[in-house]
Amino acid sequence: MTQTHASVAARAAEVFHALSDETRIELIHILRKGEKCVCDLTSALDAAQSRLSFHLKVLKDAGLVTDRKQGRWVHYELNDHAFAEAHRLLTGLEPHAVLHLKKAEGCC
Amino acid sequence: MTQTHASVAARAAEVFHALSDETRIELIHILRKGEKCVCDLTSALDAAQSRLSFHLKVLKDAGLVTDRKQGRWVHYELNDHAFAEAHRLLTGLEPHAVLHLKKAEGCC
DNA sequence: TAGATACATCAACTTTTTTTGTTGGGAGAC
DNA sequence: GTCTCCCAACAAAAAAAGTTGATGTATCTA
Repeated sequence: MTQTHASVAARAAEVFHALSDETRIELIHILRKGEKCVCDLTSALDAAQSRLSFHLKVLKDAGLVTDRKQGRWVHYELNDHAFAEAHRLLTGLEPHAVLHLKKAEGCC
Repeated sequence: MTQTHASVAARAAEVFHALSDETRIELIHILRKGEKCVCDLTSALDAAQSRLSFHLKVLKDAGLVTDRKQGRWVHYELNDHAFAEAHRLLTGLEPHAVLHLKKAEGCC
């Protein structure tokens, strides 16, 4: 499976765009503690349900969260893999000099 | 120097927003190889000068690049520190479970 | 069954971001 | 001095993102 440079750039733009809004950052911050249903999130952020539904969809489309339906509730949870991917995408943008430094240090 | 949760969230949103556009990702990709003047970038991306000037300003305002004027030319360069900061901001959003895992592995 | 709850989706609207073409300043060349 | 060249900054237009209130669909409860 080869990844074109363009597709990597598009994926990076998608992931970082999902992380580029304060409301979504807040959502992620709450979800760090573990799975939450939408009702928990709306009460925690004191935000309209349709607004959070929109932001949760952005996060989900980018792969940063997963959802699980249980009865009337939908639970959202952070996706570890996507955060690992985000780190890799970020590393792929770093100056070569930094990467050489990291290799020399035996890091990452 | 204390950083409020809100200010960290705002900074994260700013940095990731700067990384959320494909044109800016392309710019960063070119700059990985080292300092470039705007004219190099416009010819490399075949883009209007005013367009790149806009995107370079976004990157500069977010601290991801620095500029250096020399004669008629302005040279842009990636800022290592900002990329290190971006990694830290990203780590600050990760699920706690992942962090515990990393600590157990002695990583980062 | 009817009613209430949890959530997604939609359309209309507002706000922000991006693009495009133009203008102007500073620096070197002539 | 004038003439280019390199670039930032501006305004207007276009495009995208975000907000709001309303509606629809499951699911649970009484």
